[in-house]
Amino acid sequence: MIRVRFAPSPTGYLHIGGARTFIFNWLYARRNGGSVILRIDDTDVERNTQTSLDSIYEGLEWLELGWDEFYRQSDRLDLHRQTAWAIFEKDLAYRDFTPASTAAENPIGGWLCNPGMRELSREESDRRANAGKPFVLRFRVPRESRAEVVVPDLVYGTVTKATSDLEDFALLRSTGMPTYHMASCADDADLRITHILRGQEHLANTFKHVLIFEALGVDVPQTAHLPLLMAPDGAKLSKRIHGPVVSVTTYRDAGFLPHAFINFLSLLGWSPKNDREKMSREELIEFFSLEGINRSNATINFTAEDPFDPKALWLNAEHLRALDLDEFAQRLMPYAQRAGFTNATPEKLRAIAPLIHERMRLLGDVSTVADFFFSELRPYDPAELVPQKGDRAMAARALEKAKEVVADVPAFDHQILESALRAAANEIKLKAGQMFQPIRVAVCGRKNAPPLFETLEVLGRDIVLTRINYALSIIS
RNA sequence: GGCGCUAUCGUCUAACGGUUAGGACGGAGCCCUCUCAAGGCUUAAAUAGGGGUUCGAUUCCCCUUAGCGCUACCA
Repeated sequence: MIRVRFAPSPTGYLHIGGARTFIFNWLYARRNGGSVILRIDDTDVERNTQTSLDSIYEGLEWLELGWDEFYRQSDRLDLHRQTAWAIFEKDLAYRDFTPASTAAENPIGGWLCNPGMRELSREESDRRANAGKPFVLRFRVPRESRAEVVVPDLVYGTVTKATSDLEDFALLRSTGMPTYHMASCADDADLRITHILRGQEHLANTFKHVLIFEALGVDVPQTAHLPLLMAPDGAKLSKRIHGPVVSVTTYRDAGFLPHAFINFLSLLGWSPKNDREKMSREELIEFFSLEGINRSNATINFTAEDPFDPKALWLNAEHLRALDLDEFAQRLMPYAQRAGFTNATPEKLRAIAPLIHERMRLLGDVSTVADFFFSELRPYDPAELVPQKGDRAMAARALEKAKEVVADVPAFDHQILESALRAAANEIKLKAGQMFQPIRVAVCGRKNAPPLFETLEVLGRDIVLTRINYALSIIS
């Protein structure tokens, strides 16, 4: 039985790198009939925040993927401590009484342990501990008995590190709190995690983890390290320096579909190797395999002005278009409300849906693509009304004629409107484009808009007439 | 500094020693067309550098360079 875990620490909002790690874990578990465990790694009490925890839930819930089990490390501190002391009892760890400040002053290069502490006799160690001297518990890296530690990584292959390059890392802090390494391994062992998929920044830590698992006498989980997500400036993606553009909620708020976002992220550092780009969640599960994960970091293309990778936008547009009109209209509602379209009803959105669903990359685009369906037109330059190779007089002529047609047409239907308006253009010797552009601008307030006749139909005769009259008033 | 990892178009990637180095996004152009989209077609654009191994290297090995990561009583 495969068991994977996603273990974020609540020290900042959920960013896209974390989301991708979660997605890969989820995909791997679903592909292989395993379980997904969400574990909050909150052993760093100094840096944990509730808002960060909320942000993680918020982001993960939006993805609509779910998980099977949930744990918090702060509920499991006793287990971590017991596990650490079990290692101590096996003499595979020792107390280091060196004050924290001096440890930090170690000269660069080759620090392995604090002199004297590793060799302290058990009696002396116990005596000092009983006397209340603070200490950290350090792992005793077996440099004498073995030359190297090897990690058989499922992505990076066999990686080895000489024990002489591994320092005696801490298991327990002087406060008694477990370190990340201790808590993580104790939990992975206790929760019977079989596969660890995580960011490549942990590859170097894995040597320490192998040592801990071996000291515990448990099977070492298989690891698969993921290439990192980088910012265009070459730096590792960071909430700190890149800001909200890397937050999952930024994507949600802009109007990404969760499965489009998942699709985009899944393509960063992984390939189905069959040239597929747009994939549904089910297809992703079907195609996902560790062999498709590559080893080099992936850069996300974003800028301060343009926070989204063009490919992400394209994928979102693809998924948007793949939605049936009913669902598309439903998904639009929250964004229409946020755009301030107070008169947006489900019915009206459903009527507009076919006119805009090929014209949007983000659900949030509804605010700019469909504004004229809901709001009064903002003042526009009368020059916009003038058609190609025409003048104001021509625009006025087109609008006068259109006004007649719109007022007289027997039914306000796009087909009827189209034939009537085309006939009218013919009648006053205008090309179709010259006839339609003034109308479009009069009705939409701009040159670029959805198909004219369907738009007129949705808007209705009264609004269309009002807007044509307004256009006539500013053109003459 | 030490150790580890990585290196194909601008970006994401494919090519398990033999391809005119493929696809996608984005760019450019054309077509379609009531505008904008969507769609169709065309096009520019890459194997970091140097050595090997081999009949033959994007692919295997070494060096250089570059980037990233780890080097905490953070995770």
